[in-house]
Amino acid sequence: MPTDPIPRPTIYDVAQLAGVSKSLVSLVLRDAPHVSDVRREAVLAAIEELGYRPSPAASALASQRTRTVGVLIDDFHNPWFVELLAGLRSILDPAGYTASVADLQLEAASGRNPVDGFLAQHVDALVIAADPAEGTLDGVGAPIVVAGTREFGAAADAALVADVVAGDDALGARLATEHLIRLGHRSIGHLTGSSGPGAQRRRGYEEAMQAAGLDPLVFGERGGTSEADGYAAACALLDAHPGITGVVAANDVMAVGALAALRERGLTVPADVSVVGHDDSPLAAYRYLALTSVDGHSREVGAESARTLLARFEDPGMPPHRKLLEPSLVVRGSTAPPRA
Amino acid sequence: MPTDPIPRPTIYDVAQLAGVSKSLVSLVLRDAPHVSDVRREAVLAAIEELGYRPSPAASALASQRTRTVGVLIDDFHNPWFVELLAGLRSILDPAGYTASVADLQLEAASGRNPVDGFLAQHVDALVIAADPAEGTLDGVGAPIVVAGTREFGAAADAALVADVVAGDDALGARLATEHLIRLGHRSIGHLTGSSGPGAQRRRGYEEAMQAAGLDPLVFGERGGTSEADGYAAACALLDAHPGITGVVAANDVMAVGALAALRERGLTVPADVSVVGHDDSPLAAYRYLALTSVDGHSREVGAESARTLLARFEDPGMPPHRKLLEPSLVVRGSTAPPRA
DNA sequence: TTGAAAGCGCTAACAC
DNA sequence: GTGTTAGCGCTTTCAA
Repeated sequence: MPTDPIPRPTIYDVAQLAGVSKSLVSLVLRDAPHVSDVRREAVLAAIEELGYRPSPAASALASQRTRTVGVLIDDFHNPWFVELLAGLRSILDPAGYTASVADLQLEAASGRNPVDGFLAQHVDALVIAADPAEGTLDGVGAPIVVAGTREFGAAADAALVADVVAGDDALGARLATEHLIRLGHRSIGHLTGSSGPGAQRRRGYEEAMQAAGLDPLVFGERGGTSEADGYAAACALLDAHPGITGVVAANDVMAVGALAALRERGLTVPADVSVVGHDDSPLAAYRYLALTSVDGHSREVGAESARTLLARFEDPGMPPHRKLLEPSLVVRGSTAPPRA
Repeated sequence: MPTDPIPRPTIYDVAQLAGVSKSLVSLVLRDAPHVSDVRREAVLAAIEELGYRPSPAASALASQRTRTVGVLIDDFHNPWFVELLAGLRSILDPAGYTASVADLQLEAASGRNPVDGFLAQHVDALVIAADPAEGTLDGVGAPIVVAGTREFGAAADAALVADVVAGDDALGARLATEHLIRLGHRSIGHLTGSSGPGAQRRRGYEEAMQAAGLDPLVFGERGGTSEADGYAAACALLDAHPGITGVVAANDVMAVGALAALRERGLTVPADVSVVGHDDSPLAAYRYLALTSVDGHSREVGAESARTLLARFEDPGMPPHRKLLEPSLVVRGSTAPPRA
């Protein structure tokens, strides 16, 4: 027969030991301003002595808020989210908020709507770092911040009231493309995929090419953004334009897919062809790959998203906040001037 | 001035609309056995009509359990956890449990003990898929299942009562090593790192080598298990034993680090040297890397962990459950017979 | 600055 | 089978 667990001390036990009322303990916990130092000390000591932990359930029930924010990630396989999350938490934690993280792919696989899941959890706000299905964000009663460049159905987009914090993906792709142009490349292809950031990155690439008087060559428009998609798009690009000397990929994994396509054709990186990725993921930093990549500063995107949320909690009527962070290019070994 | 949100319907509203009592609604929600179909239908209809969502906070408070299990992951950068999580959720979701996921690295960075965090959340159980700091698991009042091979302080280990579900890491490394031996390799090095699985994998490698009458060559014992660590260990190995023709790495990222070290020395994979990874991560499947790797079936580890937990909820007195799943080898392009 | 008291929405005996 | 009745542990007016 299993021993019954010792019941956890409640706020009531703390109050009794400290010789004060429940309400006073509650005030100390939320470190309210008007509490005398003597009483505060006494309460803190009692909490310590009892090993008291407040019950989030009771607190949520009484206060009607969970102090939890739902974070919707696109795909746990793409480690882009790790920095985003670190940034979010660096602000949320000290403010007493908890991040509840879900992965869109995983949720979709289990056949449920992740936003609904968060709503069922009664989160106080949502951070969306994924392209959600059309309409899923309508009528959410909680503040929403969209982190990263995202694509919504046109209708939803108009109706959606949300704050937006993102890296400037178009600018990032422009930086990547201009880097190749500056190195002397003229024949540069782009590997894209259908996603919110993908569309912006493609635009940046196209702008840079046009500004330099070069023809944009875009492949993979109908595909996804995985390594396999990058490989497929690169194959199509190379078959159509074998003379290419530069490739700008919509992200790092696609760039790795391109690497395989190039090697299969006997082309060397960067001697024959230069390759640029996007996201500056850990992948790009691996010595074996050494990808030049665009850093979108996702940690700062996360932190700024959290700050925006806290500001909106303070003032729900605040006008929509939109912020684009400036990306930077990280040059590694996958780019070089074209062969003379 | 912001509009006040419409108050969410409560169980009471549902009861009223359905013309039954609160308790009956509660019974329907937990689909209890003895409810007449008529009433059940009425309640379900009312729930639907009102768009009612039960309040987890109220439910947790009243029932004294959160129906949440805390999942401690080692490092979000290592996508090993994605499959583990998918497996866990495939069982937990239908049973009405929620997984709350934390990353040991991230928590450590914010200076807090993740297990404490889970305890503060009042989770009903813990799944540990990381090497927790010594002593952190002592005196946890909730069921624990350790997923994967883990290392605990010796003292804690003795006291710790937990169920264990893991891939057989030693066997996996043995499979990898035997694969190289069978291909004809005689001079095979191992790249290890300090971690729970690392120690087991090293053991498997050593056993296979000894069984074949070969000398084990282990490097990286004092290091970590990242790409950089794999690179460093491989450099040490190659400097000490330039004639090596096979490398067994403790995981896939370390194998990628080794790839860089080999290339720097002008060695080709697999023509000059064969490389085997471990975990069969997405990395291993990238065409550009095409790593032969050991699949530890982490999805099944997750599912079995969840099943174990549910069983223990049913019967807390159940004897400790220990299960090792048999790994399998996935052969790709990074291994081949040694040059004649 | 502190205490008393009324719930928050739900579960779980227990009675009918 | 179904309803009644206490709370679960905390927050939050409102008085004192």
